[in-house]
Amino acid sequence: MARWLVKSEPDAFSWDQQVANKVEPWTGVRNHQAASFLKAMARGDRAFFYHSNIGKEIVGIVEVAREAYPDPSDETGRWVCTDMKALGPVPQPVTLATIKATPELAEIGLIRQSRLSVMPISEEHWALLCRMGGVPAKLAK
DNA sequence: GCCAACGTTGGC
DNA sequence: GCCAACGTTGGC
Repeated sequence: MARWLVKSEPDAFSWDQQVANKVEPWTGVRNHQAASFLKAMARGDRAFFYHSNIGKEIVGIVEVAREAYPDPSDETGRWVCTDMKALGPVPQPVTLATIKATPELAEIGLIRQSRLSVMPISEEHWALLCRMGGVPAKLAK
């Protein structure tokens, strides 16, 4: 199972909304690199839900509920989206500042490519971030 | 509000 | 095909 991180500006779509809606299409990705990662997602893969701009922290965990399909918000029909299902919150949100201050996370995509909105997370980084966030074992697996 | 990073557009 | 101009993202 692959691990991912997806970004959303809470002004546009927040973790609270994700939780309220349970399953939500992850639309609006208009970057080829991010789109290729969306296409690589498999049903059941888990991802960190990161708040960009406001908060700048990992706040929740979602699961891929439906693999890539044409993004209904895209008139050209060229971009894809996935469906994401809320699994649960990260009890102690992990901030960007904390991630930057953690040497083991220096190579994480969040820091190396700050503008990328969908990115893979290694198994090691996933486990470490789950520990840092106090994520229950059941959700971290 | 500013700026760095980086993608896109359009002139040549 | 190169590159300047410009727009967007996202951190500070």
